[in-house]
Parts: sequence; C-alpha cells; structure tokens
Amino acid sequence: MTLPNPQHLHSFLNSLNEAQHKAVLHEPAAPLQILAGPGSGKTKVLTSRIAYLILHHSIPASSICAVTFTNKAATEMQERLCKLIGKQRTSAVRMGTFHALCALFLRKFSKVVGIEGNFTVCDHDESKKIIAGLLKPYKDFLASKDISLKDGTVLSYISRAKAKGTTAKEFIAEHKKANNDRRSSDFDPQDDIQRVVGNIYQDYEKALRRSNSLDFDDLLLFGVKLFTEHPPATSWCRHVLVDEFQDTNVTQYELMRAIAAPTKGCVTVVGDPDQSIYGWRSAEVGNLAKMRKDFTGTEQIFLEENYRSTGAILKASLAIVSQDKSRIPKTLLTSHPLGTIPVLRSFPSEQAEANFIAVEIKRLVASMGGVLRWGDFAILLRFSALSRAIESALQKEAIPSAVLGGHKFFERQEIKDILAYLQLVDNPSFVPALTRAINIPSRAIGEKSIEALIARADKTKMSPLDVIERIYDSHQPDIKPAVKHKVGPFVKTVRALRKLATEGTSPPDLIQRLLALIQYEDHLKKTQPEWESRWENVQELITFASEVEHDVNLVDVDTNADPSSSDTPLRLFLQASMLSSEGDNQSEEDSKEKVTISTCHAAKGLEWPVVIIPAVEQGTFPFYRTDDVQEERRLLYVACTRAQTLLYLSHVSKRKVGGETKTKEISEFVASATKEHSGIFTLRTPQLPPPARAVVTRVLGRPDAPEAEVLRRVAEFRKTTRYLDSADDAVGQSEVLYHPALGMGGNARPTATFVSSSSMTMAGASSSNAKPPTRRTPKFGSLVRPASLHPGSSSSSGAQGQILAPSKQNVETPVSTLTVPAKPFVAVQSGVPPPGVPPPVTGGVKRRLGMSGMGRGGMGFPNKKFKPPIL
DNA sequence: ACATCTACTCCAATC
DNA sequence: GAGTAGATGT
Repeated sequence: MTLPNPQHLHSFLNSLNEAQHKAVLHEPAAPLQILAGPGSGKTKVLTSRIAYLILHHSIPASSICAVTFTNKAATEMQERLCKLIGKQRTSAVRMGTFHALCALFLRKFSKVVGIEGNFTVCDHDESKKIIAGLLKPYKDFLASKDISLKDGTVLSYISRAKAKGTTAKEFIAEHKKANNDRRSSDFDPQDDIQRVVGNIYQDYEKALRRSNSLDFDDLLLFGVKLFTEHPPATSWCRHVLVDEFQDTNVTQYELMRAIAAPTKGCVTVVGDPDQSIYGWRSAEVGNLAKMRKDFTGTEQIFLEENYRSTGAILKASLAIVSQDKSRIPKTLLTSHPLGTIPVLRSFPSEQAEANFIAVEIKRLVASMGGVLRWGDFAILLRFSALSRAIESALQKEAIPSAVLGGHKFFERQEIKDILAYLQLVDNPSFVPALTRAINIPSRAIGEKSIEALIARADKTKMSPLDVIERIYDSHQPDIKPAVKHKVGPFVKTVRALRKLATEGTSPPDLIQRLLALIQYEDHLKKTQPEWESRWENVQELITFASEVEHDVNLVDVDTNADPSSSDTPLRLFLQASMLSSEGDNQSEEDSKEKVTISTCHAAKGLEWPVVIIPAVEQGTFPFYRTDDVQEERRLLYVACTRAQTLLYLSHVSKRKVGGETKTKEISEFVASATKEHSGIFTLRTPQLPPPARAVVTRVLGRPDAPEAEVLRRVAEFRKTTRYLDSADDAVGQSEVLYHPALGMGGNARPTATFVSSSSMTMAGASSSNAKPPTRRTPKFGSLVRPASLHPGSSSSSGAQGQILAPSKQNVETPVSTLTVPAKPFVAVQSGVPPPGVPPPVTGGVKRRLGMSGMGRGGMGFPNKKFKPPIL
C-alpha cells in the first residue's frame, strides 16, 4: 500500500479546479458552506478536504466526523477517501449516516439518556403496526365524524413533528393554542384529527419506550439529547462535515450543531438548494440561512463547474430551474462541448410515447456503434406507476430493463420474520417482534390472544414475552383462548436461540439454527407461491450477517466510552439490518446490461449517458397534489442534470390515470422555459454522424466505434425495426409534435410512428427473449467523466421545422427539425429526405452557461440546412 | 382463525 | 390495473 505523502497531497490538490481548491484549503476554523451544483465534484472536494485536514492540519482522523444521508453516499465517501489517505486512517474517521452515528453513541452512552443499550430500532412497518393498534379506540369516534384517518397518515404527522423536534406534549399544546385562537364555532375536521394524532403521538412514545425501542426519528432526537447534555460524547470532535446539507431537517441540523459544539465552528457543509427535493420529507433548505446566522463568519464557496454533462443539457436544465424567480441565482459552467440539443417530443398516447422510447433506445445503440449499451440509458419518472407502458414497450422490443428501488431487501416479509426472532432474543421487550414471531409459522394465536397477553404484561409490569414464558412454565394462569400449548414451540425456539446467543454463536449460525427450529423453508413452501426467491433472500441475509461480522472487527473504533459496552455481534447485525436500506445486490456487470427505470427522486446523485424523461405533463410534473410547485421544478432539474450526453423529454396528449383517460397538457416548467429561452429543445432526434458521436465519446471518455461497426449495427437495426407512415398505419397511431407557439403540445398532425417488426411479430407470441424487468436494485458504479471541449453554436432564423418521413420501403426513424427560435414552426409530414446534422462542433473554450448568455435568438440551435443524417 | 370476496384508493421513499 | 383494508363466510 502506498502511504500518503506530501507528494501525494500535492498531486491531488493539483487536480482540483480553482473553486474546489479554495474549498479544500479553506481555513478549518471558519465555518464553510460549499454550494455545489450537479456534477461539480462535491464528493471529491469533501474527501479532499478531509484528507487535507488530516495530512496538512494534522487533525487526527478519529476526531473528524463526516455525515451523510445514505449508506451509499457514506460508502462512496469511504472508498474515495481510502484512495487519498489509506485504509487505516479512513476507518478512523467517524463517517456514516446521521442515524448510524447516533446509534453508535447511543449504544455506548444509553444510560445517559435513560434508555437501555440493547434498544431495538423500530422501522416504519413496525411503527405503523403500533399506531394501528393505538388508532383502534378512536375508530368509532372518527367514523361518527366521517373522518378517515389511516395509520400511515398518523405516523407521518408524528414523524413530521419529530423531525422538527416537537414533542408529544408540545404538539398537543400547540394544537390547543391554535384551537383557542380560532373561533370555536367552526368545526374543522382538522381539529379532531390533530387531537387524535396528539393523543396517539403520546401513546406511541410510551409504547416505544415500553418496547425498549427507538424509531428513526428517535435516533436523531436522543442523539441530540445525548450530544448536548453529555460533553464526553462529543469531546473527541474537532471538525464536522455534512453532505447533502439541503436535505437536513431541523433535528438533523440541531444534531450537527451539538456534535460540532466542541469544535467552535469547525464545520463544513456541502449542498445545493437547487437540488432540494425532499421538502415533503421535512427537509429544510432554510437550514443554509440558519447556519449562517448560528455560525458567525460562515463563508460560501460556489462550485459551478460541471464535469458531467454537455453544454446543451446544462442550458436546458438551467432554463427550467431558473424559472423559479425566488431562487438564488447560480449558474453552471462546463468544459464539455455543447453537444446535441435535448429532444422534446409529444405523442398521442402513453403507448406511442413508450414505443418511441423503446425504438429510440435501440436506434441510439445502433447508431453509436455499440459505444452505448443498455445500461447507459435511464428512464426517469415522476412516479413509479408511470412505468407500466414503458416496461411493456421495452419488453416488446426485447430491451432488458430493471427498476431502480422497488421493494427493499430488509422490508421483505421473509427477512422480517427472521429478524423478529433475533430481535426478540436481543431485546425481549420489543413487542412488534413478538407479535410477528409468535405466529411464524402459523400457530393459530390470534389477535385476541395477543391483546390479552399484552394487557396482562402491562398490568404486571413484565414484558409480554415474560408473560408467555411464565404461562408456558405454569407460573401463571393461562388466558382464555388457551394459549399455553400453542406457544410451546415458540418458547422453546426463543429459549434455544437465547442460549446460543449468550454462548457467543455468530449471527449467521443463529439464523441457520432458527431456520431449522421453525422449519422455515417448509413454512415458505406452504404459504408462499414464490417461496424459492424468498428462500434465496433468506440465504442472502445469512451472507449479509457474515459480512457485518467481518466489518465490525475492522471498523470498531474507540469512543473513550465504557469498554465493556454491550455491543454483541447479534446486536450489531440487527442494527446494521435496520439502518441499511440496501437493495438486492445485483452485480455491476448485470446492471450494465439493463436500461434503468427509476423515479426522479431515486435518481439523485446518479448519472447516465442518456436520460429520458417521459410524462412531462401538467398534473404529473408538477404533480397535481403537490404543495410546493418549485420543488417539483427542481425535481425536473435534478432529473435533467443526470444526463451526460443525450436528454429526452416527452409528453402525451392523453394518458390513462387510474383507469380514466385524461387529456394532458405539457408541463408548465417546459412551456415557460421554452418560451423564455427558445432553442433549448428540438423535435429532431439526434442523428449522430461522426462529429456528434465524437462528442458523446469524449464526454464519456470512451473510444469511438469503428465506422464499419456503426454501419453494421445500423443495417441490423433497419432490418429489425420498421417505420410506418401514418397514412398506411394500421395501428392508427400518429405522432403529435410539440408546438412552442401553442405552448401546449396539441398540434396533432399525422406523421409517423415506430413499429418494430419484432414487436409486430411477437405480439402475443412468447418468442421474445426479453426477460420481464426485474424489480431489483442494481448497484451503480461511478462513471468516468473526463473533460473535453468545444461548444457548438449556431443561431437560427425563422425557418421551418421539418419532419422527415423516410421512404416507405426503407427503415428510417422520423426526424423532425425545429429551427424556429421565437416564432412558431410548422411541423410537416412529408417524404422529404432527412435534414439534420448536429450543430457544428467547435472546441477549446470554456463556456458560461448562465441564462444571461441566452438571448432571444437562442443559441446552439441547428441552422436551417442539414446534411442527410447517418440513419 | 383463516379464506375469499368486494370496494376503494392510487406521489416521491432516506434511515 | 393492482394492492389491500375490511367485511363476510366457513
């Protein structure tokens, strides 16, 4: 291993741009906000700054605290830091999510805040179940007032209160006050709801404490309490760094302040207000301003140089986000070429849209000669339900795809079944685990019996598990629907596991024993149609358990705390399970072979060479029920800025929403952006002749494909994909073109539609070798983003947009060209040969992409005449 | 207590 | 067009 040395330090400092350099070298004691636009290298700056603090300022790694929101971000930071300062020092840095950090210290100092060290982390499902129980007594009352209040709704009210640091008492008091301030004569269903929620909040807290359990919000709240009230818990700290600061909620901000207290202002945060898309999850962008007030002398450094995307993509993205007039003006520079103008298209139906996407992906792969693979494409959606039409279109075209996100590994029932037993072994008070495990496998112990058990436990101040064990041992009378004999195998199982755990049996072995004891495989076979994959998941849990064990030995850090702290391997495994949101591990190789379908939210922080955003329509984007339109706009901005070289937006005129077909209009975000900055989008699908291909390969840092390969693939594509003119289009679909003059794309002109021969021949037949999309989470490696140059240019004069409809016997993609900046263009369908070569590519100059540079004329627009495209 | 049917809802999702 | 809470039946 190469040890970091001064030489090394200089070489990584040299690779930084000016702003990055300034941020890394910024005086440690002066509070710093790094406002980092998309693709501006914020992780690089963060890790470099940590390295610099350690290597140059000689701050011990173990007194640096780096906090992230996700495990993924934490892992990435760890990996990158490792390359700078080596494994040893990296592992000494206190790095992790807010929750993991709190959990770590709460285990050590549990008594200080009045909890037990073996507390269990309660996840949303379990919280919901607790709340469902507490909600029952109110059912009649709510029904009488005709109010429907679901457990999830109550939980989100409570969670929102906790995210702000509002206790149950305060919540109730606030509501009373608000109520008094109002004329009492109004009846407001909100009153009743607030009152019920207040009461449940109080009971919910009690239930958690009785279960010796903390929910996710509690981890932070108890963390704040610990760090503010108990100096030894923070005395180690000399610098705090927070990633994605715009996503912090009030409690997380307080947490940061508490941990940073002994540092006297040695705080570095990184964030981007433009990428704040989690307001609905209690994130407070206002924390940026708050920090500047609380930490006097906070300085701001802007990272505005983008290393990810082409100029044209950034221009369109900025045009969208800058429509928010209340936004802090910021810009983005790129050293990349202008590249291909983002495409904006309209379609008559979601099927037509989906069809276009599928065929266009195929066409791009072909015309890039294989430089782009399936894994280079992402389809980003406002919400996952929109994926239906797209998934089936991709399937028809035999394009493999994977949905990013989906159900999470640790939320699967087979995983929770196993964890419940182990949680019970570690923490006998944890009621949610008891109520689940007691009937796995089914032991015919019903709701009534469990209720009676819990009631008895409350009365006798014992844990429900104690009560069950005592009944089983005949130390206590049985309850009515005789439970004693039914509970036998359960008690025996728990006792056996408990014994094994105290003897130091490792978590993987514990799970193996448990599976045998309850014959879990048989249970799955009996109850689950998909028992095989569920059983695989159980095996994966065992693997995970063995990895945690491994990690722990490496990562264990000294915290100046009681060394006899009770972190057993089992406890560490359980905690890792609860605090990890990791999806299924899909191999990186695998994800390269699949088109990614994801929500825009889940795409944050990721990047793809080609990004396609369908359903950019009013009601969908912005979503009709949003309470912050600007946040929706930023979400679209985030989605657009994921694209490295090609970007597509599309909308339809009619879409089925919940069984009903609704007329749709183009999103106001795009309509207003195109009105103000014409030329940021084109109807013309990119033709990718050698110069355009060169831009793509340069931005991606990949070698270009040989021309022969391109020709071969294009010919292949033509063979398999047929293009039909709408005149003889049996399917009756036709494209609708976006019309900037109308603003809303309703200009339906019969033009062309894609129908691939494969989809025609395969419709109904099962000859497709496309597998149904997997609902599994692929892992994404970070992509390279080398710099290259040359902005394209051109302005357009009032020419007409044209559409190319290729000759019928030939395979062709329709090409439409939009060349009118401010004036309406006319989209014509014809048999005219395709115009269209991308804008000239010039090189070498760094280009400012602020909106200031984009006058009426609209730059970067293809000028009237084009050479025939490659395809 | 469990199986089956019906009616209703339907945004995003970190830890 | 699916997932599920709730009601009903066995």
